[in-house]
Amino acid sequence: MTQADRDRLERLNSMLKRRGIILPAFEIHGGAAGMYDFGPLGGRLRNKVNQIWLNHWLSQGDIVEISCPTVTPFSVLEASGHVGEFSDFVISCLACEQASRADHLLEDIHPNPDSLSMEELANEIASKNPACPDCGAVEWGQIEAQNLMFSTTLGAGSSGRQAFIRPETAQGMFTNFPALYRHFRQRLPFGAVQVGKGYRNEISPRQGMIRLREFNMAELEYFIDPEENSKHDFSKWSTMKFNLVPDSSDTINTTIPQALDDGIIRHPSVAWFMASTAELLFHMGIDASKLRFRQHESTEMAHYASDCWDAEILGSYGWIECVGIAHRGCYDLEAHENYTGQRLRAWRDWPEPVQSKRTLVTIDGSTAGPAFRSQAGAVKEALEKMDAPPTTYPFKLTLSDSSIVEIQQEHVKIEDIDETINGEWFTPHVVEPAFGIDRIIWHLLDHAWNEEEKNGEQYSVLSLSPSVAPIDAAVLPLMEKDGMDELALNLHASLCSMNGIQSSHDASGSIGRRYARADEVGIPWCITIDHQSLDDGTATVRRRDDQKQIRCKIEDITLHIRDGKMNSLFE
RNA sequence: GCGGGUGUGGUGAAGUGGUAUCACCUGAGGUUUCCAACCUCAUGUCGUGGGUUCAAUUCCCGCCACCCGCACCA
Repeated sequence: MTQADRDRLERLNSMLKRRGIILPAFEIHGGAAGMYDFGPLGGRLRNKVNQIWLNHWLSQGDIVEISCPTVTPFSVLEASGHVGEFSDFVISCLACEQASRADHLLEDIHPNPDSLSMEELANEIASKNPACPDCGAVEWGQIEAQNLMFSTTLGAGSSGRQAFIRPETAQGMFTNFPALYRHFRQRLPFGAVQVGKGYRNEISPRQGMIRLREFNMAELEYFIDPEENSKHDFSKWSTMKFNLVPDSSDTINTTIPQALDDGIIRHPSVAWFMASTAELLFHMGIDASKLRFRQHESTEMAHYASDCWDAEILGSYGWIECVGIAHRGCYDLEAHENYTGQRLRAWRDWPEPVQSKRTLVTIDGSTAGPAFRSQAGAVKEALEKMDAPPTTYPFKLTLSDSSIVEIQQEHVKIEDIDETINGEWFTPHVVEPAFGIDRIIWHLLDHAWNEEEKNGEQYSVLSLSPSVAPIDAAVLPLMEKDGMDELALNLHASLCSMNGIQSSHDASGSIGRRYARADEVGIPWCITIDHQSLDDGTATVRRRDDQKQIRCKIEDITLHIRDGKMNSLFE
């Protein structure tokens, strides 16, 4: 970063703070690193970005929105792998209160203490009794997981259950898989999204809003059948070229369908989400020339992922990863299924049912039951495990507890079973686009903020897309007399009463100053009420981006603002 | 986490062992009336906690935050 860039960044941050867009959190208490407040303008900006994001995906028709708690029981995040990946286990010496890493205590005792679960560590410490490295005592308290996830307790005191505040929203989509599968009437593909906060206790939050301890995320999990060719319509993007940075070569400039055909993007659903993500980012106001997609190296990719592309946006801090689009395979559903024993699968009908014949060897309960009594269950198990049906009777059968019993023919039932199998249960694969909302908001602001020179003075304009601008229009009475102010206040009130529209009323200072104030926070339209407005119900509209003015009927202005079609007035 | 730098009204700065000055911004009144005009008045500051001192915004120490390296990190 050059000194000029640094200075610009400083001026931008000071504007964001001064105008109530983004401010350091809890500042009157000295602040808290890695946390920001969205102020009176920023709060609305964030909400509009979230809404656009939601509408974009929900409009697909096969994607639904859910919302899950941020406080998440320990087991959920242990199943997902976060406890192992994100945590260290800490245990305190009851004698000297010094906290130690539990796995470090077992270093000389256990070959690989790093791999142990929390319970295993507790058991190992209880049985091996390592001494406290500080005071030598052997009295250990409760083991606790600690580190990048914020730890908390569900319930009070010692009966409380350990939990974390979620490090990502994704797990809620996985734990809700059965409800989602049912909602979509058991038919893939489908997706679920969640917009909300995520928390990571970063060692060192840096770079403004780029690395936060509490952050806004928006994640989509799209569940697909790995054996069915995903059909996606790429026609919208057949000519639009993107900068792609594949794992094995230099940046290429090509279309997404082409990269898919060339095998650079490895899965059609990943490609489709890349294209759709780009469209969404452009709609919000990201500069198209400052977007690229970078493929994860196979070494940096999480072990379960088969392809992962980051959408990176160029801003004051360089290329920053703002969206990750990962093909996660069946990892997550399988992990929760293995941990809980609940079925997290979808059913696939085969094109043709399969007939299968098999021979079932089991006990005849009516004879074997009385004969073997309490051993009957074990006999059944052993019989069913036999490689081939018995041919001679009686014969000796070894049970799982090594005891040997003699089996008569009357104890055995042999059945030939004809089965028709119509399909199978399988674990769906998932493609996950995960958005860092704060990082996107930062880049929207960074790209939109332009410093210009105007009549020898520094002049700054925030050219936010009207789709995200916190304030839709400013109403400016040229003078506060002769009824102009009243007319302006009425217009202001009627604009604010429209769904989703916010206006600002500003009557102080010269008109030029008021335009400047509006430009600085990105208000796209200024409506000026003057003498003529009183006579014929018209007003002037000034367009932020080229300062062009037109005059038209006030009713037309409000209707066009409501419909987001103001530009058409200028044509 | 380590090393370096920085914290003075909303913003940007000046300054001091004896409670702080300036510009812009903001607000009120006047004037003007379509791109930061002008006049008068007003609000508002030494990041935080401790120490030294008769007295600390100033000196010392801790903490917090921000910036820059390094390290760590989906």
